[in-house]
Amino acid sequence: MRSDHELDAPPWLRVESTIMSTARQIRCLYDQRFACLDLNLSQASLLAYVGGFGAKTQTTLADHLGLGRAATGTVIDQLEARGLLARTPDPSDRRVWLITTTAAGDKLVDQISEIDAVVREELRSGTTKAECQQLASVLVRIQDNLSAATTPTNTTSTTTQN
Amino acid sequence: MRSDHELDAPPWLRVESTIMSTARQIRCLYDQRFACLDLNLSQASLLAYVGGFGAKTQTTLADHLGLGRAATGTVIDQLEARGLLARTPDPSDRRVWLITTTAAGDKLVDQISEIDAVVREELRSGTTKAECQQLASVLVRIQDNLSAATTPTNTTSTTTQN
DNA sequence: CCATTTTCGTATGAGACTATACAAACTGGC
DNA sequence: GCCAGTTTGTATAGTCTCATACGAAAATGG
Repeated sequence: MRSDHELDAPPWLRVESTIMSTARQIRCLYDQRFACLDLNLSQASLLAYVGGFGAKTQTTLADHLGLGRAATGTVIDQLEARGLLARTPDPSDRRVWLITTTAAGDKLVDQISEIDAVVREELRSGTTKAECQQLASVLVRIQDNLSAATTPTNTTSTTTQN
Repeated sequence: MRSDHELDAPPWLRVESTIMSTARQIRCLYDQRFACLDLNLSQASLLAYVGGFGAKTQTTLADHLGLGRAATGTVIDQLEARGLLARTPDPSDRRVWLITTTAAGDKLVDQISEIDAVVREELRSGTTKAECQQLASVLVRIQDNLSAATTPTNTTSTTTQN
């Protein structure tokens, strides 16, 4: 099926294109599963992150989610408009909003966690825990190479490029 | 700094988000390296594919590149406008264009291959061949799970046929 | 205390891709 | 030949994200 063409694909982007098409499919699957909550993956991730880690500034959230500050702002806008998140002014820094979940948001966080657990379970069927860990470790090494190879386009934040 | 935050990230999308952020970085790096040819990754992939496999229809290309037909068409538009590809009418089907590389396109294909070889070399530094193969094999297994888990919203054409 | 620099959040424009709808063309049955 | 059904490429609108630029506020350094 779809996953075949990466293998019969040209030498060019073989393993790399496998990673990328896998990522696309993962995003697609999560979007599909979160659709019943009327959320996409970015929204769900952000909501879950805030639910789990509490009040954070938008810039902090952007860094941890691998999103730009602007994109993070619009995601928060959407979730705030639906009453799932709230912006509270930071008493110590008047530029900053502290993002927290509302009661309605907390309920969704639970559902997100459930869905995520199910999806992860499905994806790992047929792979051992050791394989998963090894996968992650090799990926991280590749990421290090990527960071070293990527000219620092600049993302002006401490966590370098995303 | 760098890509640590996927590991200290919440349980939610741990390995999965590592895959996705890796994919994002890969795309970013390739885009950067192909920028000197004034190509992005999609354009380079398509050009290289046509250069290696010769005349193909747009739908065939779309399937093999994991792009929609519409997006494929616009990429071809761009490359055609720069004289790197040519559209030739298919004598046996008047709806269809056969896509071929021009002389100028062939030159670029060589450069793309070189760049790709360099990038792949860089990414794999520090990883053994066995690790790469295992990485790919686990990813493919995950992709199979993904295909099974994704409700067949429809993913471009009859997926099974090559 | 004041000037400069940095950081935060937002607005805007752009790019890449998807989904959908469409006309033209092919296919097959009658 | 004629008519439904399918396929090809294109046009359109919409989504998601980034890069850039900006004002406001804070930090820094005299």
